[in-house]
Amino acid sequence: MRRKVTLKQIAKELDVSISTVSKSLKNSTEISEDTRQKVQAFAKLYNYKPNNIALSLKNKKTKTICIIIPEIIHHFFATVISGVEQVANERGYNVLVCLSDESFDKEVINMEMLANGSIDGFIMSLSKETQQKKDFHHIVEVINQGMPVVMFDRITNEILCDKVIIDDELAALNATQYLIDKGFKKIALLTTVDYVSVGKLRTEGYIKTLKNNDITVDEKLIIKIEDTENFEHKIADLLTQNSIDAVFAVNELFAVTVIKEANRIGLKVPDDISIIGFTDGIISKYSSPSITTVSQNGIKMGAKAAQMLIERLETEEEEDEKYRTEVIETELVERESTK
Amino acid sequence: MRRKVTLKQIAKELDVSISTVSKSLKNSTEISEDTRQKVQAFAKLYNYKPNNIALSLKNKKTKTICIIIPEIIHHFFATVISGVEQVANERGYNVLVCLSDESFDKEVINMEMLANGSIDGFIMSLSKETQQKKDFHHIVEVINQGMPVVMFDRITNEILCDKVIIDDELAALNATQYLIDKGFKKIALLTTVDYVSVGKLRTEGYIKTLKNNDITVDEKLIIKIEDTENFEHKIADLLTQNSIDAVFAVNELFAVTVIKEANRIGLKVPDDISIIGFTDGIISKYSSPSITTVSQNGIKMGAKAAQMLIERLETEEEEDEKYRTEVIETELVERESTK
DNA sequence: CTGAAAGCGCTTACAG
DNA sequence: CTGAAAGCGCTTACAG
Repeated sequence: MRRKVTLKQIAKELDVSISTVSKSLKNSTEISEDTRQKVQAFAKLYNYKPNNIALSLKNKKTKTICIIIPEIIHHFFATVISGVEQVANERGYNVLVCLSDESFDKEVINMEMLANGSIDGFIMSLSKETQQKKDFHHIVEVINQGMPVVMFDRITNEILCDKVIIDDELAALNATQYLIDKGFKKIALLTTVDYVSVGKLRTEGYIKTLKNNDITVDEKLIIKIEDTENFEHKIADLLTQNSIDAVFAVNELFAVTVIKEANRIGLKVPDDISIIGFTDGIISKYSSPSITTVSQNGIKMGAKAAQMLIERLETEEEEDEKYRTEVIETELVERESTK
Repeated sequence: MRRKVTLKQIAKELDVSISTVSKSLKNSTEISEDTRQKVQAFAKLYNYKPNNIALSLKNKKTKTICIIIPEIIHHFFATVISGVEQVANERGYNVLVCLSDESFDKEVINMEMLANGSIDGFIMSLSKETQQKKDFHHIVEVINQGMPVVMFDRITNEILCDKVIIDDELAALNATQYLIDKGFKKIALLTTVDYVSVGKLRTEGYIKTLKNNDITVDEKLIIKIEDTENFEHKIADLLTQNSIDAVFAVNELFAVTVIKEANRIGLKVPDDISIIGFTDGIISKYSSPSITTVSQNGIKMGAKAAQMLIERLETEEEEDEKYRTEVIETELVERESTK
């Protein structure tokens, strides 16, 4: 077992100073060709690599960014990580992944722990609990310390920082309009409880569209789901007690569950009922029938967020630079669950 | 914007030495009650938190572990990350996630970059390309430097280190036997190319089981798939040209594709054909029909791997301690795709 | 051309 | 009880 070699050891071995070794390895012209060669050869032989931690301490930057997400099991978030990784690696950054598990406390602990020099900046999507409490002090604090934060997807307007979102309302509007254009009148909505920012916006898009088309909004057709609960029966009730034409679901889990429940009670998708989901994940793609859905390009969102963060890290800190909110385009991916 | 406060600043402000501040904050009895109080109050007021990087440099440990996986989009790997996070966080470690994208070069770069002090140890699953090349020098090197590595799932016997696996052959054997016990005779296998270690083992389990039951192995019923290719037509051919009773697929993507292709050519699952998959992911769960599958508990694998790594990091480095290979139990989850 | 010194932010053995 | 010094591994302005 050969431990890592340091400048000090090389210096000792070669009987020169640490400074000389350091400069030689950087190929500084300050040092004689001869010495440089000697040092470099030796360093190569011993496979010298500078200690990153020492560099971080010296440079006051770690070349590491952290992404905090509520859940990794949600395919969308996994997708975002992938996008972040891509551009981070390209630009020489490492990515630390933290899961808040939808918990406010875990989110706070993670941020406080890492804000002490471990990383250069955050990319984050709020946990549900944080959205519910509306307590963002931990984020404000980090930003006040001069550490940049980029929020994506589940954001809040109460924090000033860079953001990457989709236009949730517009996307919902387009999806709903699509169903209306197909001639459907009784369109149900499966959505989250209102404190989830993106769920609320999608709900608003749905309602607006009905109104735009002079369709009365029927509260019985709007089901708000806490996704910790068992919601199968709610969907079954919805399907049996109303003669619904179509369902718009704000995530793919809800959408696929509609298919399952419809199958169970003998309704055929899309013959008897059409379904549109949200998030173009693997469930939507591989379900039978596959699900028409609003694509929410996680890779693109992650890549954009990383790019914004790194740019902020690498430009001179001119405070005058305004925060930006980037809106990523969505599109409706037509598949088998609508007709 | 309030920058982070350091010991030095507190010392200056309070007109004491840095040592005194440091000791006071650690509540050392070496320091007078009075001074301690004063320093602690001041530190609290200014929200002092020690700089992690400085601590890392001093302690020669970063309290960060890195997990290198081939892909995050595979639900199984996302699941493993989740397991690693859980135990790592419990024990005060952060988790750096690196994606090799199935590329040998990316795997090497990631490891070399991080082995220089940035992290304390690795948890990894080999990229396909690495398995194909059988070049493990980067891993050997890291281990020789005294940095512990725990491999999981896609491992190699050429490296001596701690490992977490499932018994792929046994799991495949059980799945195949299950189909035979149902009375099926013509059982096809959808598997990966042989250089993928787990795929090969599962193939072996299948073949052994047929032989155990005196069923002739028909090479036409064994389809080896490079998963970069379009394999739908291969499956369609398999289904149309042979009157198959059942299919055993070594991952859930292959399994769900069988359902789709079967549907397309008018075969009903499970009435006309039964299917067993591998990896208990969301596709298997939400597919219609849902897929009977070999569960491969990613959370447990991740948790175990993290636990082994941290134990090795925290026990005195007695080299005599032997490397262990932990085998995680699998089970067959019966669902709708078999009958 | 080479090296001693200071510094990044911390800890701790040692001296007073 | 307090503080100066050395050290973790590096860089760089400065002196010689």
